[in-house]
Amino acid sequence: MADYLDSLNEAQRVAVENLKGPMLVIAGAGSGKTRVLTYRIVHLINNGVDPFNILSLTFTNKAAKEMKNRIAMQVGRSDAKSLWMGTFHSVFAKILRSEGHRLGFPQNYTIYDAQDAERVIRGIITDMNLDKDIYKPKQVLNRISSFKNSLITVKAYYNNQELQEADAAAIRPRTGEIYKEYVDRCFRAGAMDFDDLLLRTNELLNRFPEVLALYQDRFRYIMVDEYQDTNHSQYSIVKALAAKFENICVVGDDAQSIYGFRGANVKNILEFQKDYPDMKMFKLEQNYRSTNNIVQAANNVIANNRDQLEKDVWTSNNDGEQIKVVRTVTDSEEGKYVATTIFDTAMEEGNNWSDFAILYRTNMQSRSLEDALRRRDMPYRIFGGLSFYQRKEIKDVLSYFRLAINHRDEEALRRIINFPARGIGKTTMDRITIASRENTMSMFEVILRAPQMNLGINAGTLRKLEAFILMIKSFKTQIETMDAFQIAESVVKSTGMVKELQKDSTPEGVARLDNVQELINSIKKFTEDQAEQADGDASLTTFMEDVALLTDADKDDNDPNKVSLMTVHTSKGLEFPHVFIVGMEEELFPSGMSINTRSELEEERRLFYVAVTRAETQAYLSYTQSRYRWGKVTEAEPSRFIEEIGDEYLHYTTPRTRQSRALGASGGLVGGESLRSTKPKSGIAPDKSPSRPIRKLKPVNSAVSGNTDLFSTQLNKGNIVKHSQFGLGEVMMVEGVGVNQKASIRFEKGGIKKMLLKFSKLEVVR
DNA sequence: TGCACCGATGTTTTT
DNA sequence: CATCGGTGCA
Repeated sequence: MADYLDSLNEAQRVAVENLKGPMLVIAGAGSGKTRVLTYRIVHLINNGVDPFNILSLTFTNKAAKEMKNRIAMQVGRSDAKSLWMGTFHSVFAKILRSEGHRLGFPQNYTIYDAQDAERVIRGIITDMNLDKDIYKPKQVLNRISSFKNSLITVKAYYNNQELQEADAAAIRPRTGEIYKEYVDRCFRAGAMDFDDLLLRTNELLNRFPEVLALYQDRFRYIMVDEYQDTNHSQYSIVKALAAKFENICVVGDDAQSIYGFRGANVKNILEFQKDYPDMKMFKLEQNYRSTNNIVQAANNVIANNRDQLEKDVWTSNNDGEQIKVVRTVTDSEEGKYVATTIFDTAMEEGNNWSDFAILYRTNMQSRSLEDALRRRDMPYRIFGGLSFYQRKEIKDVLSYFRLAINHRDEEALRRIINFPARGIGKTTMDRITIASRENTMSMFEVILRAPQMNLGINAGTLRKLEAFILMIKSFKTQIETMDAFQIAESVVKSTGMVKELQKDSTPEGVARLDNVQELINSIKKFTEDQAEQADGDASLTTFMEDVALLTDADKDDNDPNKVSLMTVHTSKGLEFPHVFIVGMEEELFPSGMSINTRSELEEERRLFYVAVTRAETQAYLSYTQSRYRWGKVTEAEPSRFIEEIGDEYLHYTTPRTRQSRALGASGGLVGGESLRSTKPKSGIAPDKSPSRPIRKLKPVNSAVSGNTDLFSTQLNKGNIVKHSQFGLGEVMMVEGVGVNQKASIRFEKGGIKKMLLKFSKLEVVR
């Protein structure tokens, strides 16, 4: 029956079987944490716990979805359905939908994203006549965010002399006023920002004991993943909810705490025992993910940190290869190196593109990598970055939806009231804004009553305003009767947005229109998906809620076979056979902003630890001597983290250069005379032939190669071939021509692989 | 009121 | 370099 228990190691099994009471699971990287979480829930259910009483907080919605599916396979779909699983933000956003009215928020409140929030702040600073160079909107917002994450309300702020003095010392004595006005404006707009979703939940649970009791009783078993990355606000919610039954299981790894900058507090995990003196601690220390070299290298790095729990991560996996370290001259060469290496490895070993990940510290670094991948026609996918939903045209469309759902949504209104242009300009908006402030009314309401209010708006403009109001109201009516897709189409057409975009025939303009089309398609897909589900809800409101709380890792792709590009932060929880960590330079990784204090530097180091431990079989580190930054070339030094790994786990190598460019500008590196020239491998490496010196020129695009004929038609369906690694295989299919010719081959070991014939080392047997 | 151009300004990391 | 906001002109 409980066969899943047999699939666990001792440490994992004990943790899974501990069903009651407070417990802390310290889970080293790659130690099967997700398995433990999943099976523990299964085990709870199998032991008679009603899934309805289980709350599981994960780091991404995708993780929740996957876990739910795995649980469903064990306990059945209907039981799995009543589990409550998701990120903190999405779970409590839902609760606030039904309970938020107690705090004065409409049921259809808007969730402001970072951009919206910043615009509100900017507006306040302007209205208060403050100097934007002193009160930088982003900084002010960060400050307010940190207040909220520490549960410091406006009132608490004014009761706290220290905070006020700190702001005064930073020449921003009016921070409190801005904070207050910001909270007021959000409230008037019926909007919450990300931090509010947690702060307001706290408020809800504190002020309304009956609500607290209700959810305490409902969530009798609580599990929190990535507990090391919870902030005080989240901690406080969990603590309140668990207070009655104390069946709380938190899982995490202090060595992987990487969100200190947004208020995460490692102390939550380090001091769990203080809150629950009779808690049980479980340690998962065996790593199943990575080679021994990778595990040891990571251990070496993290040993440089002072603040950490005692832990010994080990593995019984093979040593594997050393971590490859590569220096290039420029960032574009770094990109080229990475692309080339991925390409060659994929072709030689028959990997999927999705076996490769490229990790970087900052989003801007994706550029040179994208260029290099695109040039070789390699499929890739970027996680995060400027997300699709942040693009201007998409936000514009979404703003119409938002305003239709919640008329009070001020940021949405500001965005679209004059887009497409309908003759409502700055003067009018200023008048409306002032009236809204003076009468504590939403802007929408002011516009509604404008004819009676004597705002000095002329008759023509009044008519335009009225037309606008009518349009939004008609959308509202449609929302009640139509599904998301129908309204979306109707909105995009009747607002004239499509026409507006069609006017622009530049490539960017066309791309924008495509994006809108893609948005509509995704809404269509959403509608269809919901229709398939028995309890589906295809309303626009539901769609919008999903969109607002999407995490970077959430979006799925119809073609998953792509190289993954993402920041190290986004990579948390993921794993890949081959991982490239690029930009290993001082001031970049570790970030220049974080090298001044010990605690910040330690967070950078943990971040690097996370990066390295994503790799299953091979990790690569690369750095360049110069890099484009702000349109200027800057010199760079190798990251201190490389040294911290220790030479025994490293293999310094030089990029396989292709023929240097016509100008021969590639500095002194060609030929591989780097300062630390390639070191001999220490004897342990179990590798047969050290990295094959394949020097064949790779075609940059298919137009180049002159020896096309050499490679075509040598292989036919039905041929039996031999591969150095996979052994004998049968050719299933041949496609493409010339250098692009590929074959699908079913090998006796390794299954079916698709490989480019040009690069695969195949011997035709018959 | 609307549009076009110009200059300043900024890059950690994200729900 | 790329975006954004502000300014100045029609």
